[in-house]
Amino acid sequence: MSNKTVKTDLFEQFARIAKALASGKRLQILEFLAQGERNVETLAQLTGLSIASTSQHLQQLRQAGLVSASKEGLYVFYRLAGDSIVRLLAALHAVGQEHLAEVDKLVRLYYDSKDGLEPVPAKELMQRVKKGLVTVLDVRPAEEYAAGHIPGAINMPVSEIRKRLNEIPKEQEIVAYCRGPYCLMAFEAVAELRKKGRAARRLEDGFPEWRSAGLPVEIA
Amino acid sequence: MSNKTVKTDLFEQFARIAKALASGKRLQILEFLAQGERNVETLAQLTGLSIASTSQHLQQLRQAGLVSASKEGLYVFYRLAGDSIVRLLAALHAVGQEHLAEVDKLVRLYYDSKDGLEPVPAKELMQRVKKGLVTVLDVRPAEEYAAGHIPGAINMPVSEIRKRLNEIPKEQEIVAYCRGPYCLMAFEAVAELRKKGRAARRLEDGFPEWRSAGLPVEIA
DNA sequence: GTAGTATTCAACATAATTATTGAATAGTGG
DNA sequence: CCACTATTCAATAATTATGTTGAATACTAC
Repeated sequence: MSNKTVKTDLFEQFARIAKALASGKRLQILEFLAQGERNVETLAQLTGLSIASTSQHLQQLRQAGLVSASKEGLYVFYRLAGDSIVRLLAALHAVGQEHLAEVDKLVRLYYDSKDGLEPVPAKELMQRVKKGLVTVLDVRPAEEYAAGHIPGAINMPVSEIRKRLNEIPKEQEIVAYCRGPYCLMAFEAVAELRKKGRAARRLEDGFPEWRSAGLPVEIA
Repeated sequence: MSNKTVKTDLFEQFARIAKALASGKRLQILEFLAQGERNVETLAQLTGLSIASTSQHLQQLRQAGLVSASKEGLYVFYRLAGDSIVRLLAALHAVGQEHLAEVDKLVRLYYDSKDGLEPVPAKELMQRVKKGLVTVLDVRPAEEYAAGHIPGAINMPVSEIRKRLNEIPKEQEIVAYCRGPYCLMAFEAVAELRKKGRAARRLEDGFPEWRSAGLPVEIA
């Protein structure tokens, strides 16, 4: 096999991964899986696809190495195949935000309706946490929370906010965070909380940035 | 416009970017553009596509916000639209390396034929640079080199290696690096140098990792 | 075993992508 | 202004992706 052929093949392999990402529906599925593992039926409901379609999309994602599956009881549960996939999605969001005017417009339209949804800078959060002025919400999946989180943060994935709203003090501002500045889950959480009448904003960056800035981290 | 619609639209926008990446040929083009700006004809030659095809691929990349173009004299020069695109490509490579067995096989097959192409760890390079035992080659585009590089490194993009081979001392081992562990340009450089009979390896990580490890950096 | 259920498979129609060819455009250089 | 050239546009044919429906699997629970 010639060098040229091998190199072409290599790019085709990378393209295979990109092809798997090249569908709004599949990106939605990935975003939901980033919040925790899900079975086919649940994903079908969340995305509005038929079950068969959902299954087929999941096959594609699996062949591209992006998700893995395992059967537990009656259900097949799907999950992201690894952390590098979260990073890939974040990189995709970053490019979108930076280079597609439409993305910026849509994000604005959807998330920060009118008034101050400016994100909270890490320093500011730090100070207010010390004074006990805010409730910090970690909306990542439980495993990631367990591996390290902002001290005092409550772990509550977006899907659980509705049920567990009463666990959050009523009269304090809430600051939500997830994995990075382009992780949509924090946006979701803020939107959800605001819909319930709570004062909520999101942390400007995510947990990785918090950690790498040398700020305190709590484990387990 | 309902939230659901906006959110769907948002994912469609991200999918647009992924679609632009979802072709081996376009990834090749991006990889070449990562090495510096190029006109359409050059890219057509490098990829083996017809000029019209190349132009169309470039249109797609441009609509997705991944490349930008400007006319200089007779030629239209294309370049990557920003650093976030480099990071996106790196993330894609990382996922490939981690989750697709085929990628790993191909990389092995193409690059480290037979003997020790093990990468050089940063620490080891550091020591050997101090003793003047190695020639360090920075294969990134000139602009990135100017913004900071490993002390004493020679800047030489892959495309220039053939012409400028005489600038590299003959009897020393060469260590090439670029942007990160998944940046293919360092692999290319090593392959090229070895073809010319030089002893070459690549740095395990890339420059960003070198910098963030607190190792010395030279500017200009 | 049998009934029931979650998931996958297969076949189809529709729609989108790809590369090619040849023509059109726009801008340069004399 | 004219000839020339790099690039883009348009039309085509071949390939590939999408979503639907209904059937096939594989497993659970009784």
